Amino acid sequence: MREKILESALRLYTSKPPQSISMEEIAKNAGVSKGTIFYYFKNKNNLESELLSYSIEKYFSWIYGEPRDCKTLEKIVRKALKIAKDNPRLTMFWYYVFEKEIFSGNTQFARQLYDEMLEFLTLLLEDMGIDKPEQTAIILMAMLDGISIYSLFIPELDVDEIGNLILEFVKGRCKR
Amino acid sequence: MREKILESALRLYTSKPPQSISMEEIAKNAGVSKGTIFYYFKNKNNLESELLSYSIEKYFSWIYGEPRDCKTLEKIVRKALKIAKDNPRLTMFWYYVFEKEIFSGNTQFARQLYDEMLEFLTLLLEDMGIDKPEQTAIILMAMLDGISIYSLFIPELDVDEIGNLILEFVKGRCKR
Amino acid sequence: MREKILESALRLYTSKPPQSISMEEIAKNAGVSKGTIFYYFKNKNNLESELLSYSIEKYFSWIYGEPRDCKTLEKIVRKALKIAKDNPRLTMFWYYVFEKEIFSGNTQFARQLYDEMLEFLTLLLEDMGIDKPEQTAIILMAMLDGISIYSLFIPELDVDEIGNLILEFVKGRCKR
Amino acid sequence: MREKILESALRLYTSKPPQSISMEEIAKNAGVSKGTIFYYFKNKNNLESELLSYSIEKYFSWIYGEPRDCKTLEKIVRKALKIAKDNPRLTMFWYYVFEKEIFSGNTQFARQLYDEMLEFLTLLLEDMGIDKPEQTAIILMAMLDGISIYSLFIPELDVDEIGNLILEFVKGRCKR
DNA sequence: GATGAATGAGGATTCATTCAT
DNA sequence: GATGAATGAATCCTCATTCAT
Repeated sequence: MREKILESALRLYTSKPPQSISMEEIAKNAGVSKGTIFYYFKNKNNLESELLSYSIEKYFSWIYGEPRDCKTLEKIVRKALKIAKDNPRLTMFWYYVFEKEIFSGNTQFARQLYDEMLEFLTLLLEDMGIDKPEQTAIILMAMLDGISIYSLFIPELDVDEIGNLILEFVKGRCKR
Repeated sequence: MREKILESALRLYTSKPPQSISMEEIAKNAGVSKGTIFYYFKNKNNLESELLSYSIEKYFSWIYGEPRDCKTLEKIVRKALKIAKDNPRLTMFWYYVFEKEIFSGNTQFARQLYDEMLEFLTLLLEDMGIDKPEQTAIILMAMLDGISIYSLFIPELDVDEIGNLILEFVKGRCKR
Repeated sequence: MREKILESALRLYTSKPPQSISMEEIAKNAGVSKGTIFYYFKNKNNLESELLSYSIEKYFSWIYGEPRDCKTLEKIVRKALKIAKDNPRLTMFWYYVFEKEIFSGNTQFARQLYDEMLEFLTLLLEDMGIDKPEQTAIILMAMLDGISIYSLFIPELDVDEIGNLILEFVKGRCKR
Repeated sequence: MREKILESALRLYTSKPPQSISMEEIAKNAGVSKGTIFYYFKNKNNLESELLSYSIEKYFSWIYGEPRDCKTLEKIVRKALKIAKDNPRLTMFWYYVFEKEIFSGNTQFARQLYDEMLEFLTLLLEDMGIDKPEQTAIILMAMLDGISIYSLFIPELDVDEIGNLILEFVKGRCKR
């Protein structure tokens, strides 16, 4: 049931502005009563946080099973940009929850997701022989996040070309 | 009076989560009545948008007067990171308004600010002899925006070091 | 609960000027919370419309069960005038809602009530052998509505006498 | 200036729902400031009442100069129905002000207009040899007012035909 | 006479959340 | 486990009116 609610909520949150979604609507959409939502999720904030984890997992968990090589790096960059391009509403939802959490002082949440990804990328870049792997990883992630945001309001953004430059940047930091 | 309201609202918005600020509070803070706020600003959304423009102007308008050279580039990067680091609430406010506008379908707003900055940076990079100046400018901006967001939840982020890497990246794209 | 709200709202609306009644007051009067009112009625307009139907039903639904003869006609005329005389606040409420709906372009509402009554009266007058029954019915209704309004500001209006003349008018249109 | 305001307000009030008109709009429409409106009219209510008198005068004052005969009666009936038909917004405005005044307990206003017209019609009907001239006049006025209201939501109403019946009714009350 | 900036009371509406069933 | 009726705090916004200039 929990999963059913999450799945239907995800569909809802990737179809319209998150601020405009009420518990009423989530319940109706999931085909259950409002009470049931509150039975499974402490409150709206909790539901949205759980939904963020759920959706991040859904779209990015594959990464952690990949080998730590150049191919994977490329895959990550391409995929991240593709998701942003193809699924703006999803990107919006992610930023919506992040913002809410961070602005209200709860940084742990974002922190954890950031740390996980940073650790993986740092190791990957290290294995690739990149100089200052952690700093490079941070910048890489920042670039991807920044571009994801831009793609929300610049429809003509050529993410393939941008992807190339980003990869060039990383590879250019290879120690000889 | 308009300015007085904006100035006091800016103080308010850089002191607490934007979602928690009511028109009531803005009025009280400015020492005027609610009606006065609505006399100068059509509605809350309008006030917040105007406040965004006002604050962006305040912090970034100096850029457009600078010469288009390497020094300016460095100044921009340093300053942008410094603002984010020193003034997280301001950064939050900016993202709050952007998000609101973009998510509700009004992309023109973000678009205009983006275009202005992009144009300036592209010319600057061009003058510096950078390859693919526009694409590079986009990535540069994305990096700065991404890092600004990260600094909101990673207090130990060393923005000076990151600034160095970013500058290296740009300069590394110099055509020989 | 819906009924309870309507019943208490009707009492309120027949006790003071409709323009002066707030949702707050309606809720307090019904002994429920404001939220409950909005749970059962989409908005204030909807509540007032429903209340109009509810009260019209309450006072006039008996008509449609009556035989279509001269006696009924007399009963209708007498009753309509008596309601206006005895219950000016109710009459006011009716005109208040009608006006609101019509002025805002929603004529369907008034139209339906008008059509129902017109159909019944037309058939009744037809059965009574009245010439031009539909037109006569329209005029009859107009007279009753007009007099109802007058009784709001002419307390000394002798509605019995007026009723006599109205009935004379109708009967005078009998085909020989 | 007073006249200028009234004239422009009348244009406004006959172009949109009266409830939707603010002092701001009236002022803008008249090309003066809000303060000026309040200089010439004590408050909004006063402005609307004065506007009612002004417009009634404009459309009906001719009556009192007419001879008291059958021709005039016909002219009055035809004209009253024609105004309602051609100028629904004006009719709406009249009922809007009447309603406001009466509902808030101020019946004198409506009363005076009613009395003036009643006196004239009573004398006219008397001169025509009509039985119970005052009662007949009241009913005649009620009919015209009722039909005026109906014409607001029944566009296909044939006011000419109705006018004929109304005149028949009055003339039928001639003492032989 | 004329202005328009400033007021602030007042009202509708939303919606997360609770809880008896 | 599941429901949905009931709550009430929170908030935006409107607009007639005032008054210093």
